[in-house]
Amino acid sequence: MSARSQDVPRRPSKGERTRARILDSATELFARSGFNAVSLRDIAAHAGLTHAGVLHHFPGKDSLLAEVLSHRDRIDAQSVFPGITHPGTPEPAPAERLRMLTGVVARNASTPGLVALYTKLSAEATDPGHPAHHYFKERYRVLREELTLLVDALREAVDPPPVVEPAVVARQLLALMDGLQTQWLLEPEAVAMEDTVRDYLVRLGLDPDGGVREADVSG
Amino acid sequence: MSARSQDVPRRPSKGERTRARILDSATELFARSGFNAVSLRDIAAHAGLTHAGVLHHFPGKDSLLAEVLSHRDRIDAQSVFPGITHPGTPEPAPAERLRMLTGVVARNASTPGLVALYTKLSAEATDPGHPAHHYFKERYRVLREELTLLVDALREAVDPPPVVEPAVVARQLLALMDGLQTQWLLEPEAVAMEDTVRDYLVRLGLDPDGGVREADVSG
DNA sequence: GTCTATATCGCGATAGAC
DNA sequence: GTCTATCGCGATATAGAC
Repeated sequence: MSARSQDVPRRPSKGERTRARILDSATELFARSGFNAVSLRDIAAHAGLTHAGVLHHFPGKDSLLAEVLSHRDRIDAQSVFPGITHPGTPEPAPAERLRMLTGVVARNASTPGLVALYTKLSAEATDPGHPAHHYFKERYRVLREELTLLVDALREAVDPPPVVEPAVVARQLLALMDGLQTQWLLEPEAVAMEDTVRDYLVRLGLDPDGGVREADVSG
Repeated sequence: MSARSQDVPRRPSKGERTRARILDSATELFARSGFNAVSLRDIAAHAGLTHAGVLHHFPGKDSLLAEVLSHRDRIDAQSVFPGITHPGTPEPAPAERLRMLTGVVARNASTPGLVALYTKLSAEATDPGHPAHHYFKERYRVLREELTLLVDALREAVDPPPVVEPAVVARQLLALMDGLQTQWLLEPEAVAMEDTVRDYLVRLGLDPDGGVREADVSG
C-alpha cells in the first residue's frame, strides 16, 4: 500500500489533467468560432490527442459543451448567489448583489464569443431531446427562485417598498438579460446591455444607485 | 399561338409552384420536429422530389429556413405594423396596435414548434457568417424603430404621459418577448408569456386596459 | 430551366488493438 | 488511456437526363 492514500486533499491524476486540458481547449475554440463550426477533431488536435481520445473523457460533443458552460455559469452565479455553490457562505447585502448582477452583464459585453455560445445553446436546449435540456431547465428554475428572493429583499430595502411582484420581476429580468444578448450580438453598437438593464431596475425603484449613473462606486 | 398569353394577370410557373410546395413542406416539418431533426431529404420527400431538387430552388437548408420564418414574420408584422408591408395602409390607433402585439405573444403560445424554430434561428444567426444574419439584423433594426414610434405614440395617449424613453422601452420590450420564449419553451407551465409582458407594460403605464386583465375586448 | 443520380466530403460516434 | 479503423449520416458538388 502506498502512502499516497492520505497524502494531500487533491491529487490530479493524468486523466483529470487531460480532461481539464480538453475543457480548456473546448472553451477557447467554442468561444472563438461557436459550437457548430468547431469539430471534436479540432478540439482534440488543440488538446494534443485524437477525437476518439476526447470521447473517452466525454460521452459526446454536446455534453462537452454543457460542461464548458456550466463551469462558466458557476463562476458568475458564485458572485451573485453564493448560496448556490457554497451553502454556508454568508450572502452580501441585496444591494451589493444587485450591483454584482449588473456587473455580470457588463462583463459579458467583453466576451462576445461566450455570450454567443450561451445564447445558441440555450436556444438549442429548448429541444427536450437535447443533452443540455435538463441542465438549462434546472438553471432557469434555480435562477428564477434566487432572483425572486433577491428582488423581494431589494423591495424592502427601499424607502417605501415599491409594489412589484418579485416572481414576475425575476422572470422579466432573466428574459430581459437573455433577449438583450441576442440583439447585442447582432448589433453591438445599437444595444447598450448594461444601461438597458439598469434602466429597467431603476424604473422599478429597485436600483440602489437610483438615478445616479455616472459615479458608480468611487463616488 | 395559344390564348394563354393574355389569359390572367398571374401565371405561376411550374418552378414557382414547386418552390411554394417546398416552402409549405418545410414549414410543416420544421414546425413539427424542429430544424436539426429535419433533413433536406425529409423535406424533399414530403414535397415529392429529391434533396438535390430542393437545392435547385434554395441555396441551402438555412436559407430555406430563413424564408419560412420571414414569411411567418411578415404575417405577424402586418397586424401590428401595417406600414412595413403596406406603406399606404392607415394604421390602427396605438392602443389597438398594442393589443395586437400582446395578441401575437398569446398566439405564439399555441405554436411552440414555430416559436422554438425562431428562437433557435435567431440565436444561430448572431453568427456573422450565417445565411440569415443580415435578415435578423434588419428585422431587429426595423422592429426597434417601429416599436419606438409606437411606444412614443402610446405615451401621449395616456392621461399624464409617463416618463419613459421610447427607444429604451422598445429594446426592453423586444428583449423581454424573446427571452420569455426561451424560458417558456423550457418550462411552459412556469412562464406565462402574455401576462408577464402585460405586467411590464402596465407598470410602465402604457397598457390601455390598465389594471383590468380579466375582460379583454368584450367587456 | 427543372430535376435525378451519383460520388465525395467531413462529421459524430463506436469497436477493438495496443 | 489512447490509438487506428470503420460505420452511418447529412450536406454538398457535379454530370447529365428530361
